[in-house]
Amino acid sequence: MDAVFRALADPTRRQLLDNLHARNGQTLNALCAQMDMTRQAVTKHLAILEEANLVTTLRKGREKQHYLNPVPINEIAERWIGKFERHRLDALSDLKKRLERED
Amino acid sequence: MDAVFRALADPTRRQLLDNLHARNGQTLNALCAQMDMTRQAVTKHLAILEEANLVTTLRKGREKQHYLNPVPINEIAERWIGKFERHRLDALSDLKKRLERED
DNA sequence: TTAATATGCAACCATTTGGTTGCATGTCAA
DNA sequence: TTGACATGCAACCAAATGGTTGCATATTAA
Repeated sequence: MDAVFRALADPTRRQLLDNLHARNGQTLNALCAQMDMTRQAVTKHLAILEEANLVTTLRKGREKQHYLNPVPINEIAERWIGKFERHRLDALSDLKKRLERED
Repeated sequence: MDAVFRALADPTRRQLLDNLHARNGQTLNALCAQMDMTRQAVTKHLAILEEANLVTTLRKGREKQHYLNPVPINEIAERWIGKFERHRLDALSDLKKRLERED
């Protein structure tokens, strides 16, 4: 899970996920065309996304297709974020009460 | 939003959020007691969490209380993660179809 | 008032990160 | 088969990151 959070931390990598979300299965070169940096830099970002299991690749001849894997993101949403979300209103009202008590 | 993602990327900072989730309003020293690093390091992490608006502080005499603010996490869950989650099954079945077509 | 406590600020350091350039390899098409 | 195209690998570099130590400041309590 750590790898997923770290992968999501970089705006370039989030943009790559956005690009794949817009059109799945894009080749490395296709993704590079939309990024203002060298192909090698994009390759590194994609490797990090792949390591975090956020992107799956499929070698097709001399091309490499990239597919978005939304499962880890979903897991984060459910396992980690959900736990804060659940108590959201409680925490807010608690904070409000504390602040008012202290004026 | 970038600040929130970057803040969440570090495991120490996620642990700090967990600690605050377990007991809200903890002082800096209380949080330090649970972290295996110097107070100054913890201070830096808390500053990053505060900058991302994930933690709100309240000066109380010579102490500083820290409160969890779950709103930004909730926004991420709704605005960014939701968009992938929504198409989760679609994307998976699409990937499956492509893979099968290519055997 | 003075000592202990709680926090703030700044310089410094090692490692990681995000990017580059240069070259190698593998595959398609003429 | 040969040239063009798509990707892989490695060395290198600047900047950001995560941590440290040392000292300063502010508040509480004896």
